[in-house]
Amino acid sequence: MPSYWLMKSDVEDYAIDGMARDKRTDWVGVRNYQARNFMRDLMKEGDLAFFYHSNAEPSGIAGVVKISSPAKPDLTQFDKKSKYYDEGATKENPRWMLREVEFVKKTKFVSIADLRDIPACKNMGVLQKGSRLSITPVTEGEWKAIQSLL
DNA sequence: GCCAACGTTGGC
DNA sequence: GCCAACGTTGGC
Repeated sequence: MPSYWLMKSDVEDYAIDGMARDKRTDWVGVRNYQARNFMRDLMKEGDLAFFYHSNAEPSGIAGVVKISSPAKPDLTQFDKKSKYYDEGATKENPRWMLREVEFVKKTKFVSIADLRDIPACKNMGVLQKGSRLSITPVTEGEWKAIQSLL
């Protein structure tokens, strides 16, 4: 049984067109423990995720990606020149883990306002007030309700 | 650009 | 272990 996810990307940093061009990418830069734990412990290879544009006008779902690797260290945590550098992380004991994701498709854009209009989606993490988690689980019911709009 | 909400840090 | 201060996120 696959699980489903929603993964936010700041649209100015990395949008669906970059994902489509790259085909695969390491999901670098997650620096929140709960989001890390989802990637490290709960994601499975083959799981599908919505690619979500945050800080966009408007924000919303722009595509689908597939989890395509086991959990592995996010190498940017060791890179002093990276904005994601973390001086508390060591190669022996990495703090931040990531997954590689594979481009599946660009979808019809589903804005956050559209999502709010879907009754089956009202409990989605991304819709909760003050939600800042960059990776959230999506239920099968939510996934299917959104699929039916694409 | 604003600002509410959040997670993290650090003094105690 | 508390909690105020701070920096960041992210919708608008």
